[in-house]
Amino acid sequence: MRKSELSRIDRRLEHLKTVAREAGLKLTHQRLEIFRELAGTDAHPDAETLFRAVQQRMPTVSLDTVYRTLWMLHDLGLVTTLGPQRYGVRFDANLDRHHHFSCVRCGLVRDFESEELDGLPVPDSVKRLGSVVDAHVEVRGLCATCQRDQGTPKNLQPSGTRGERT
Amino acid sequence: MRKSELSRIDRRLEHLKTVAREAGLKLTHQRLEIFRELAGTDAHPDAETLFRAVQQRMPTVSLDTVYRTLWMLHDLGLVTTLGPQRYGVRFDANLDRHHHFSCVRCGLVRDFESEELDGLPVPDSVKRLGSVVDAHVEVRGLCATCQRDQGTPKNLQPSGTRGERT
DNA sequence: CTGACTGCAAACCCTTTGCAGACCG
DNA sequence: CGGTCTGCAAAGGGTTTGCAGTCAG
Repeated sequence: MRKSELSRIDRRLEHLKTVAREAGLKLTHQRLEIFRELAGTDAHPDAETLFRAVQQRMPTVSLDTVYRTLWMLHDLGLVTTLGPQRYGVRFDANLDRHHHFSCVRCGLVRDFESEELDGLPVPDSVKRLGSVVDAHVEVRGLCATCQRDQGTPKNLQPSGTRGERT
Repeated sequence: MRKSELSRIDRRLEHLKTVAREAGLKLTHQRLEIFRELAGTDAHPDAETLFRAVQQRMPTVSLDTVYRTLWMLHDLGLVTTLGPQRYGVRFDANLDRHHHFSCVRCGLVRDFESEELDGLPVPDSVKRLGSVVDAHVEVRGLCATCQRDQGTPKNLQPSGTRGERT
């Protein structure tokens, strides 16, 4: 791991400590280790992968704690998820070039077209990772319905609220 | 549903028939209904949502058939999935602006940065859907490792191959 | 010290699979 | 008609939850 990586992790850890303190949450060893592990990779692990990594240094952690910590970090805004989260794979029969809007609160997804966004320039650094099949834009935001519902406290919504169906 | 929608669905159905015939697959009522339903929406339903919709017109379908049909369509290249598929939610502690490369075969995901791709112009049509939190590029492709492994027939890989961990 | 947090184990839910009967081509 | 496909039911695997003991603040 390079030096710049290290400082990046430290910076994120500081951020965690600040935010956690403000929210009155305890910084247990488990939480710190889980966050340190996640902050140190760009492989976007799932819960189980992260669990196995943390387990190396902390053989007593449990998978449940990893789940709980991840969603806690998510509620604090320190962590995001990839794709329209939760509730399995979602399918798309639209083979035309298009882009996606998805609501971070309820999981709604809608297509949109934009000539301006077609044919995005893919950097050479990416081409070194592999061959490119397609490139599209993912816009995340709050859909109109969820904007209206924002009376609900934004942290610690009932957990069922994470990722409804469309 | 508008007229243009209808013809779009018909066009996709024709495509399905052609491809299925070439592959020697049978076009059962269930498969046609499932595909028709999926081709007629841009809500990107998951399997269960699709199941409930098809069930209205065809009360005897089973959820298993929906799953099997979706993956079949996927193998035929008639359907794509959203996000780095399968195996639950994946997490990201990188709050800096960045973009994603993800391998359609093994599910590997890597971050990349690109000033050129930051600050993408979000069309007004999207702003009407809701408020925008962020916009980034998703590049899909084959990672270097999977490119090497392409000796394996690309259709009907062992189903475990759909979406490994990183 | 005390309430928040963890580990354990059981519950839950979504997804896949084996099998016998149904149906497309 | 034959092989594929479907529906059923059960298994499988990931995620969540209730509870009693533990630990950070």
